[in-house]
Amino acid sequence: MKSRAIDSEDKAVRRADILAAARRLFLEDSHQLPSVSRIAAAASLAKGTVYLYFRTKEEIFTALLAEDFAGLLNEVHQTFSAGTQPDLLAHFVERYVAYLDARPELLRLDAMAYSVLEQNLSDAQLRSFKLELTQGLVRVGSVLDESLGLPSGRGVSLLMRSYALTRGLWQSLDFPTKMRALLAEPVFAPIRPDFRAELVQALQEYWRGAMASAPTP
Amino acid sequence: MKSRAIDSEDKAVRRADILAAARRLFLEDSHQLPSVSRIAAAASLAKGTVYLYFRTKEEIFTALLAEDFAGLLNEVHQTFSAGTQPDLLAHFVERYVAYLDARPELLRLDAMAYSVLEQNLSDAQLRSFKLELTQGLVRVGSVLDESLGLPSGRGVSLLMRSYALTRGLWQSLDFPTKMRALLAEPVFAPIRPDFRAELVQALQEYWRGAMASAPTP
Amino acid sequence: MKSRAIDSEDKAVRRADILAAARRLFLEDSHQLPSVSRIAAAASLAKGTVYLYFRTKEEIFTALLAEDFAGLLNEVHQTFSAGTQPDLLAHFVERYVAYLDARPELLRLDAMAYSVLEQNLSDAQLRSFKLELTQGLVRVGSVLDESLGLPSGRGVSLLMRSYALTRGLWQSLDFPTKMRALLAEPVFAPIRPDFRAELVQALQEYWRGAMASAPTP
Amino acid sequence: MKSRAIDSEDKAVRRADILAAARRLFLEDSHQLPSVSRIAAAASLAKGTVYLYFRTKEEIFTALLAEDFAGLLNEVHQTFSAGTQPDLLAHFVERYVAYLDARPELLRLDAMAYSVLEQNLSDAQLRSFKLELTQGLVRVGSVLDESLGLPSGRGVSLLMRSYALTRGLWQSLDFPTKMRALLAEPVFAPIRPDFRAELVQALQEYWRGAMASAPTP
DNA sequence: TATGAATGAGTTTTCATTCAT
DNA sequence: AATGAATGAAAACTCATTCAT
Repeated sequence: MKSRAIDSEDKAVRRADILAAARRLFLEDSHQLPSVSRIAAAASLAKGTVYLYFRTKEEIFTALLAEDFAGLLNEVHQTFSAGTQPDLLAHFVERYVAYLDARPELLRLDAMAYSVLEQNLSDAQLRSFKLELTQGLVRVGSVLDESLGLPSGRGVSLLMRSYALTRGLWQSLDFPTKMRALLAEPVFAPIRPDFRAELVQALQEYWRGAMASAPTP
Repeated sequence: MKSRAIDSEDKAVRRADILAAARRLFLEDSHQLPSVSRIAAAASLAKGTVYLYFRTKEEIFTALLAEDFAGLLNEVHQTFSAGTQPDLLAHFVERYVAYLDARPELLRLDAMAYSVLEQNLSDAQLRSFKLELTQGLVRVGSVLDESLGLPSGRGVSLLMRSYALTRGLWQSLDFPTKMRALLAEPVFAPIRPDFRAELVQALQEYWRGAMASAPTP
Repeated sequence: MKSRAIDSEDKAVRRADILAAARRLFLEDSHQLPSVSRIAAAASLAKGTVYLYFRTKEEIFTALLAEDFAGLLNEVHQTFSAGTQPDLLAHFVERYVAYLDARPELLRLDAMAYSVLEQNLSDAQLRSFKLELTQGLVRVGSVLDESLGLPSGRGVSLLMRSYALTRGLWQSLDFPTKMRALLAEPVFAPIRPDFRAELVQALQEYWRGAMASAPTP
Repeated sequence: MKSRAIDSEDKAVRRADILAAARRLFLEDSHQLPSVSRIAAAASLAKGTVYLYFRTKEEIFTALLAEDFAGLLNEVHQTFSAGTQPDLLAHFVERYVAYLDARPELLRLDAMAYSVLEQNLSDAQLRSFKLELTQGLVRVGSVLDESLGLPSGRGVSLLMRSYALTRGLWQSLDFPTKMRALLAEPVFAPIRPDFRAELVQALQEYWRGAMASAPTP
């Protein structure tokens, strides 16, 4: 039995332990969310204890996703608030992609979100998750607006579209190990460019087009 | 007992019936693939009969997805082979979006593909699915190449990126009914623009940037 | 479609074809009775056709078993009716074991008989199978009685007990392939003597004891 | 909900409850292993609970068989270690047969072992089962060796052959209820002597022959 | 006779969640 | 707070058998 987490700091630590365990297990096999049982074991806790910190399994993974999204927004925020640079856009793409590389579970979790995460969350939890996301997005969006001299709200739009492109490409290009071998045949070459390179190019194309257009009303 | 499908035409009809039933049920609740039991009932067949036409549940949904993708590629193909038009791009976007509207299950199924479809398919089935997709993509890609005077292979790339943008936006903007009410609060306005309008704009931006750039090597 | 079996000879041939196919498949994997589907395919017939010759799957395997038993009894019959020999008993054991070797499916089918075969036979079928067996046994038993100068009925008893010993030893000593490797460890040596050698010795011991005893009333 | 089995003693009790329920149901219909569902109900437990104590259905029946075998070996052990008696052999047969009578499921389970039990056990489970059996056999075998002054290893052999005879006879002579009526006709008399009496005689004959023979090398 | 399409009963196992201790 | 024993819903798939053609 783990020592009791009495004060709220200890509790936060325990909560973080559980999240870390879940993240670790998910990275080991991203085909499915690990079972609560395994998460508990990986965190050296009993199953019941996990439920003291999270009401449902889905809450765990929503929390993970929220963390990762917050981090991603934070990267973007820092990029654009770091003062004007000559090649701000290139800089943005670079940090953005680097962050995604460092958090390989982000896009995988996100890919499961539709079919899994929203199944078993209370309205309150869902709202809270979406609220945090929206607020972060709006905050960083307005940083973009300022930094790039865009009309209000344009930054949010650019961010959402950039992320959409990212997620969409990732889902096209990230293959489970088992499929890698299968798609090694030359005939499949057209559908398996490298994700990272592809993302960089696609983002550049998108932003070029977006910045060229008259600001959307 | 349904009348027997003896010749191959009848069989094709029966197969299509099953697919139609599966499509219908999936549209009713897109959070999970309907059980084979329910599909059989919806098609007025016995469970075992479904397994005469599809080896696994996943094969059913892969077939559905393949159909939808083929149709989408076909739309694009027709758009670009219909002779030069002054506003070819706008025309493309219009038909493309119209097709997606007519096939609301396409993007939902696609969103489940990563976590579900690839779980229980044989290598051969997977390969066959991907092969059909790739070949269609390459075929239509080259139509684009010709029609727009692009370097070889560029069309495939444009298609993949356009679809990535589509899928990514959809996953951001299509909310399950239950969530609609929740996100009606003004505070969520920034993350819930209309999918269709958003897609049109994003595609326009992307294509403007893509066509402006020097052809990628 | 196979040509029609009209006269009763053709039918007998077809019936034998089915039995041969079943036997072949069972020998390939003796863990379970092959499905009717596979038997039909192996006999180049449609599933329904098999049911024109056998009412149930179990009837097929009962027929197989009946054939093998009849053959075994025939061997014994010939052994003991071949005139007195100095070492009649040794001769019997030799031919008996040789027959079992030549019909490896006999003891395997027999081992499944309790749990499988009797599940789904009509009373009439069951009776017919047992009757044929009993009559053969009584017939050969009386040959033994005569040949060895035993009291009436003793031959049947000796045969049943000999076969019991055979079947019991076989079930102890015939291991599925998968188990072979497992039991290769020296610690298991005591439970895996060679079946054939073991059978020969055990039969010799049994018969020595049986012939020594005062005839059982 | 049953009261919780917290300490290991309670758990052993619960495990035993499950085994008892399985045994009871199997005796009611020995043609097939009862489903886990029925076992759980018979033990007044939820299905899932059964799986806390046994990993697979087959493990349940293997445990039952192991128990019964261990008990049988124990009987034999006690018989032969109880000091020299004038009619040691008769005494052995009596206790041996009495034990089998008291455990009617033993031989029935054993008859299913070939076709069923080994289907779904891990190698480790299989090995463990066989190991326990072998060790028990060797242990009791050496008691026989000592008690009867036999060459080392001869006891194991006698035990295996005796059990083979037992199992083989039982499979010939134990008829499912349904078949009893069928075989009541006089014509079947030769194949339906009483199992118990037959076993006693056959064992006596076998042992007489075995003890008469020069010790097998 | 031969075919093979259609039927549908039947069962194991997992795992999120609860709650007695 | 922590534990982990107990719960029970849920679903894919096989295959013997039937019967329309």
